[in-house]
Amino acid sequence: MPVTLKELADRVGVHPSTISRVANNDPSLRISPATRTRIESLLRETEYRPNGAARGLKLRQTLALAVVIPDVTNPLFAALFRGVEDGASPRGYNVVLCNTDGSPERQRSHLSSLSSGRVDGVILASTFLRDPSVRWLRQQRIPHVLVNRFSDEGLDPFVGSDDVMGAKVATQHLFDLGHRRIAHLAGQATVSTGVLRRRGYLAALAEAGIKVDPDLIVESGYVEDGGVRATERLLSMRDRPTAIFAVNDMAAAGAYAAARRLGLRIPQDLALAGYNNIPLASRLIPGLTTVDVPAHQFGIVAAR
Amino acid sequence: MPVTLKELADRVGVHPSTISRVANNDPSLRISPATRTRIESLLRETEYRPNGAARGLKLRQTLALAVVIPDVTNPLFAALFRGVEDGASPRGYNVVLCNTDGSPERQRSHLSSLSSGRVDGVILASTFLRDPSVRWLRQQRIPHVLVNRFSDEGLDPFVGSDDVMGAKVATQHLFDLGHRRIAHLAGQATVSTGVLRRRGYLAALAEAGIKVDPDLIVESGYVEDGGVRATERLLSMRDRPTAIFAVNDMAAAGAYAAARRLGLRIPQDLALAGYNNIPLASRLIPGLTTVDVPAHQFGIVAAR
DNA sequence: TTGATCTGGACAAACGATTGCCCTATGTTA
DNA sequence: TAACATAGGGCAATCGTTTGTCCAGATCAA
Repeated sequence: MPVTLKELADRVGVHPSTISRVANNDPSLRISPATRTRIESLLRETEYRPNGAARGLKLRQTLALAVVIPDVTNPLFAALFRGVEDGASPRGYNVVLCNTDGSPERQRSHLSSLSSGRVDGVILASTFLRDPSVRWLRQQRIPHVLVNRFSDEGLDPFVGSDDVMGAKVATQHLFDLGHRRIAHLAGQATVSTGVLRRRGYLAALAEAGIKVDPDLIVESGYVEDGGVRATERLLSMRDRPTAIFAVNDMAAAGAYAAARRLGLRIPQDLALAGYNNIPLASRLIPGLTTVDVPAHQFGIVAAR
Repeated sequence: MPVTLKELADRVGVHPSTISRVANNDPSLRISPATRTRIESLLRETEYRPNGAARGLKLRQTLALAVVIPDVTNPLFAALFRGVEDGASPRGYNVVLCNTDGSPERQRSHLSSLSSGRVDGVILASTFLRDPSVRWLRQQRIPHVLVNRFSDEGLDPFVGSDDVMGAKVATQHLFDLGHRRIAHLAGQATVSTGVLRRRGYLAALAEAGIKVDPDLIVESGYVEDGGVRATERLLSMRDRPTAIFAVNDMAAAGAYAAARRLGLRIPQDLALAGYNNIPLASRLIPGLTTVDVPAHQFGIVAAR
């Protein structure tokens, strides 16, 4: 059990408040050098740390942040978390991590368990376009930042990048490589990145004068399995695409695995473009083009 | 700002303690059904949540756990974290995540910021064989569980698997494929998994009657970059190995990237075996053999 | 009518740290 | 020597919950 102010005070023979002022370097404290030294050495010797709960109760701040994401298993979010931690740790903050698996209920339940002053703020990267949770955060006046994905009203602080532009550039790149039948593994229509990247894909096709084939747009979601299934569907078409732009690298990895199982060579037989530039994927998938998202920076920025 | 017991009490016209007892379903409370109903509906209406700091102060428990790992960016640890969260969340616990990047100082600093009752327990997966931090946890009487890696004295609760056996099986597998020059990308000698997996590798060689070539054992550490560099060294040898057993899948991924850059085909020209069975790696590296580590289960178990 | 018992809650003391205000003893100045 | 200042800390309220104890009024039995 950790040592308390009172115990230290008894040992030095002063009042607890005096110890507290010394520990916090209160400039309004006038104290004899002798006493100060005694207290300071005792503080060091006992490795005194103020009790977090008591401190939080009095000061109304917990020195904790929460990061809410779909899944740390996705390296994009892992990198994002690292960014937040790197921004928060030096300031003495701890970071609580919550995974929602894309489920609004899990998101809701995590947030409600975080309310009641368990954290000083929330960094949310799992939002949907229309998201009651975000409204709730606003109502509860819980400081929050949206990252990567944003939510409808656009009233909340947001850090992210230009998804339309990124998707457009990636698709154009495939076009420049000579591809004309370019498919899209799409994200859900309920998520901003899904909508915007699809929009970028369509914009690139339009600019290139390619007519959109609706069959070439298949919803894969953001996970490997979805990428595998969507790609299997695409590759079983009579007139299969020669290139695929995936909404993110996880889906692209799924596409890679599915294509290889069919004996296709990447990128000769099927070119792939992804999104996020996650390390493993870009190292392991030959010729994968990917749009870099500085998730780590997002995290640092979001933590302020 | 959240609602407090006192405010609710004023609105119902009872004492705060009564509200508290109703909220906590205190069986020792005798109360008229009418009052109880009024309080309950008010609790629901206001979405009352007891203040975490105050509750923690009084009850001496924070409903928070910490997970300390080298790096979430490594999918093994991401999976481990998910396991912990899945075990802890249903019990109302939040989970703080700390990355150490393999640095004892960062580990130390994280732990000390966690002391002072910020968490009820620590799950530690970044230990070294001789680790002062572990002793410190013991002295501070902070409940803790070691995961995946253990620490010297063996006095601490530990959940993990048989690293010697796993490494031996993986190496034997390469042998059974016909390989005789099998290299090892080794972990640090300061980490239990590094030592044990190397031991398993040596045991397999001994059993197969292969003389150990010290040059074939190169320390790569547990990250991609290390795997790349170590493999480059191995492949530049006059008598290069035909197979590599890597201490984990990240190093194996590095080996894969390095080998491909040199134009080698995997697994024809160079066979790879890894450890941990992380999803992206096993999907993306053709023919990668890997030892499955049920990190998710570890996490659930560690959270009790 | 007098205890005794029961109902339905009220009271207040923690938990540990923070902080505005107050107090006492010793100089200092006029 | 009286008035004042300064040095060096002490006091106590407060943050929001929890819980062991206490209490006033109503009911009941004798």
